[in-house]
Amino acid sequence: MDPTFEDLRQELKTKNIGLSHQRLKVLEYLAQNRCHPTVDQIYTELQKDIPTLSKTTVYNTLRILAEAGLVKVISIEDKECRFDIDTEDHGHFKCESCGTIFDFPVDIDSLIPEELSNFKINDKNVYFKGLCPGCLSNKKEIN
Amino acid sequence: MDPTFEDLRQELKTKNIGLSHQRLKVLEYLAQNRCHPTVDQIYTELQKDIPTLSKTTVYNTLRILAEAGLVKVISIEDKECRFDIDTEDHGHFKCESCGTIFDFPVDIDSLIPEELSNFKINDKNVYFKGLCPGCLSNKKEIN
DNA sequence: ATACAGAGTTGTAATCATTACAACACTATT
DNA sequence: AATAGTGTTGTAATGATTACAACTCTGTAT
Repeated sequence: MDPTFEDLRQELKTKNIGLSHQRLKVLEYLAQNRCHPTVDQIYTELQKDIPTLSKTTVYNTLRILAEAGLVKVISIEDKECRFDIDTEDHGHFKCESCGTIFDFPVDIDSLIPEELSNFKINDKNVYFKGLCPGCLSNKKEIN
Repeated sequence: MDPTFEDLRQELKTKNIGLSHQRLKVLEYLAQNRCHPTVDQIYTELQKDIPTLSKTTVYNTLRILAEAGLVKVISIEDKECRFDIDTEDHGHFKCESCGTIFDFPVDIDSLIPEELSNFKINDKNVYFKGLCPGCLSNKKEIN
């Protein structure tokens, strides 16, 4: 179900986005690290392969990929954005203790109320925050 | 249904939050301007009444109110936060053309999937983006 | 080959919301 | 009147993001 790296490569071509080395690497990283990384994580990791990589390039690439609909921007964090290569509708849960972001299934379309029938909806996000099971059990041990 | 300014004043007392002039003014502004204002909007408007007002005070007050659960932080914007005195569950739709944020009803609890039964959910947000009816009809006229 | 154009990359500087922090003001109590 | 505690203020720092101009790379036409 998840798109392979080759699928993504093809989709870049279809959308007339140049297949530069840097862009492919960003895409590859997102395809292989589905942990909703930040720009800084992507940059730091890819720098090991591409020592001359600029953070601006990472920003540029992510903007292009987001505009093309190949990645989804997650702004559940207050400060920095995160990026998700899974563009299917699903919810995100952020643990306020460990910071991990969990995916969960959501039938978002069933949510859309009558009131929005005259609106054009381009982007749908469901963000929850709280404590994940791991952090919950840690807390119990302490108390 | 919506809490009056007096209700809010009472709730501050209950939660042992000092009833300073500045805090009451921020609360009053939020109660009367349910347009999801930014910090800057609140600050600029209240400055007319309180010329010595500091933006830090607005930030401090909003943080205290948010921690007390009296206001909800909306981070649908990429850059600046917005604040909502309506803490009941509801969705937010942001028009990408005019920037207006619309409220809409959502039965968020019906969304919670089995997968999250072991999570403690403290905060639930549903954010949509797209075009509002007004901006849609404007576009049609142009084309 | 060489020159050229267009696309992509890089690094630095600016932007801007938010936070940190220290000094000041205000209130109530003794 | 002194003091303690709470709240406010202004300035400086922080940090993610963007703007921008110079540079590189690739392919094409001369």
